[in-house]
Amino acid sequence: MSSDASFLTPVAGGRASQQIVDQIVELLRTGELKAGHRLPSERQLAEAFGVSRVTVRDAIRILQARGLMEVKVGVSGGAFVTAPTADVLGERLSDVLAMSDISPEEVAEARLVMELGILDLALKRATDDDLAALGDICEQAEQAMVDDSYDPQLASDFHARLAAASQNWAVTQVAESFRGPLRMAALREREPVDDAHQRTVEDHRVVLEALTERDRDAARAAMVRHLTRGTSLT
Amino acid sequence: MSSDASFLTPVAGGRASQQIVDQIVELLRTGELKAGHRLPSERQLAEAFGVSRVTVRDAIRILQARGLMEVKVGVSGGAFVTAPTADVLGERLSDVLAMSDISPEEVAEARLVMELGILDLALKRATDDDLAALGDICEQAEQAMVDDSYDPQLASDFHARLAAASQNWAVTQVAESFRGPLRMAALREREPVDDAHQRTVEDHRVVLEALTERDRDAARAAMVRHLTRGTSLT
DNA sequence: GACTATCATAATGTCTGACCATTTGACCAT
DNA sequence: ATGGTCAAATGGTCAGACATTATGATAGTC
Repeated sequence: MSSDASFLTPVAGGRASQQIVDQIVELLRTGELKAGHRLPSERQLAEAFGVSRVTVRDAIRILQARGLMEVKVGVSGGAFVTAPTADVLGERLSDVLAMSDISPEEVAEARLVMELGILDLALKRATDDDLAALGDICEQAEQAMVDDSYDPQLASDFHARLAAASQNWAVTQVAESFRGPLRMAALREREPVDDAHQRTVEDHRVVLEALTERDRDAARAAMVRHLTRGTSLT
Repeated sequence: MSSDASFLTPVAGGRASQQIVDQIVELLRTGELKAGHRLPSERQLAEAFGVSRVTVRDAIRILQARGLMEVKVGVSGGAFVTAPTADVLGERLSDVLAMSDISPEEVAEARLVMELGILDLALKRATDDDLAALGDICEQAEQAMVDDSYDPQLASDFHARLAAASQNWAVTQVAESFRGPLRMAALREREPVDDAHQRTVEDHRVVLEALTERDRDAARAAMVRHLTRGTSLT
């Protein structure tokens, strides 16, 4: 680090809290700690690691920020292992996008890239179950439209289910992580679209039909049309 | 906070440290705090917020984990604002992938999706400068091969420059964030490829040529061939 | 007996004040 | 000039205490 003393102590002493984080992450990676497990109390950990409670708390804070832990207070509380979800990815993505003067159009386009990729995979792999589930969602949405009880969540569900049809969880998680930042970006150009929901429902149905017939060009075209509504995406 | 402050913030927030995080993030979002700025010292912040130093430290720890702050010790040290980069995204992505039994194939495929999307955008938008820069990188790599001084970094550079040619920073950042997790996934199936570098260099050249001629099909085919080397990606 | 209110308990959350470690720059001696 | 020493500012850590919260047991009441 300083000169060339790489022969000894590559440095065993960064921050103590960071070392604790590394140790715990290692336990998570090897599977010795799994989601749902509960860590010992802060005081016990402090004694076990030979540090003070503050140091342990620092470490737990970091793990919490990484989405690897969840802390509950009260008796039978403590630090619980949680499997990191796409949510934290979305939050970090939001940070990067929000602090970087990236335009909403760029974000929308990035999402379009992912959705088209998902569509390609889904065209190859969607099972009958996938198609049936997507059909259910479309039907629910259509029914809700006539009931005037439409919930935008249904639109999210459609895309989430479509991502699942790609049979690739990595892709699904990444796509999922776009939802938060996009919602936020959408809030900034609040277009008072009247029948946006109606068109969304129709678009989804068109995409699904093209997907069912394995018509790649039609499906892609429909998805592009669908996702370029409302934003000035050329 | 404790004595008379029941008229304000009835029970407003959960943790005090989280409220501080929120306040600072708000300053970052509005641009009142920008990269490079330095926060007051922990002691000053503690006094300003009316909390203890430990609480301030908790907050800074969280901001640090989110990639929004960088902490240096010593006089003229402190918490410095940093623009979050794709690096933290990649780290969180690594977490999600590592703790979730996602196969390397899935990650590779997810990356393929991004790269193909980038390619599509680059086909539409790559400028002469972009093509020239990519040409430079290819040439450097080719030269390095005969010198036997090839640096794998050149491969990363190629893809990074290609992403930049998409003229979309959001896409670029996301693609960038895949590099770390992928390198890690690649380590696990260490194939002792002899001429892998040689083929990489050749592949890049083919992609670039197809891109230059705006030959979408050829470019995509070359990219698929290039990225499906070594992994059992059907 | 069933339901409600209260209290004990155990855990995290926070505070206080101190000391340690590291870095920077100024000051001083050679 | 060069090098060493030292003081100041800052984050890192420590120790002990009190505050807050949620759970469960217990006592009291209908």
